[in-house]
Amino acid sequence: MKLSQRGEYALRALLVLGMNHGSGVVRIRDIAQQQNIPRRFLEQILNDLKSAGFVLSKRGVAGGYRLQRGPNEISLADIIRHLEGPLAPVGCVSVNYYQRCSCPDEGKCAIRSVMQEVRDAIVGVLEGVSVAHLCDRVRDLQGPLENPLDYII
Amino acid sequence: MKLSQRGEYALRALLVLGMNHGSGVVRIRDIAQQQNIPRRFLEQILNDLKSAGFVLSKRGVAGGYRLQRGPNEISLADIIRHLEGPLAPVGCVSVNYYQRCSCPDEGKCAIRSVMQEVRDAIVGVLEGVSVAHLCDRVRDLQGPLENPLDYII
DNA sequence: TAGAATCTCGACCTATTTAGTCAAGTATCG
DNA sequence: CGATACTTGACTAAATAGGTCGAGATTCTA
Repeated sequence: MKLSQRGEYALRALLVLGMNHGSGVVRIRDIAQQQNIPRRFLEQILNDLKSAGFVLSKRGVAGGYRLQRGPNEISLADIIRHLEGPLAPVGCVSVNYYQRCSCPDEGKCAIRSVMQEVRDAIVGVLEGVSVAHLCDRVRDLQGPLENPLDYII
Repeated sequence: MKLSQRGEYALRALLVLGMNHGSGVVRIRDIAQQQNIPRRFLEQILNDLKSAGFVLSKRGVAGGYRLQRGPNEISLADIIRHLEGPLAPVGCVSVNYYQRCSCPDEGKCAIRSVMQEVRDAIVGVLEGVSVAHLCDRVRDLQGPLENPLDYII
């Protein structure tokens, strides 16, 4: 699992939305400025997150984005799977994006058995962390601040 | 960490060499045929593994490749790091290929702290498995065979 | 010692992915 | 109405992936 720039931006944006959950929508522009993400690129990313059902948008003057589900219902595994595809290092051990490989017998493939362990290790971490957990970590690391937009993400 | 085709070929080739360790060299052609790897591509890969110090070669009629060090001295982490670069999902948590990211304070970055855990999980598995371990797994999975080249890898 | 077998080295190629940019359109608020 | 924001789809440049190829250098063996 390698996190692309796009993926990192998406996580940061979702984390901002998580920190602001319950207080209306946040504008693309604000996220982009605060997180130093190219605005046009972020538009594209948020749009993608919207069609995937992670966020909702509101158009017009007081428009912006917010999380569609509660922050505790969105795991990093879900997000990254949507953005980057398989979490597994090879397709033949991926549960959600399985792809047969060329070896004659998967059950007897030693490399596969190791990659299986790697996959389980990765998934074990990422399934266990939700956006809400991330928000908790932010507050733990930085202490409670007045304005949610002031948090460094 | 995503394993490319090239990386998978390299692992398979090294595993073949591991299974044949102690009994001279193995020709590129044999590995390529047996593992169904494009020969020219495998040449390139083995050459790379040679300059990285994983294998030795012998030229001429009875030429071929063998492992440079003992199979128990080569960890998958070493191999994959050489082939694919960082094991970590993002540069800012990589020990061997560290790269600063754009966030203002790494110590307070929640995403980074999760990615750190992911990295540790991946490295934990891959540091613990050597080529010798892989060979053991092959034998465990397939039972002992006469000819090392008959093992399915 | 010629010739066949084998590795060696670097250049080359094509398709896909990554990281963006941009213009024109649509909805919403005051 | 008009300003503000999201929406949609097309477009682009650079890097990476997955190979291929030709010509050269070694080594064995007859």
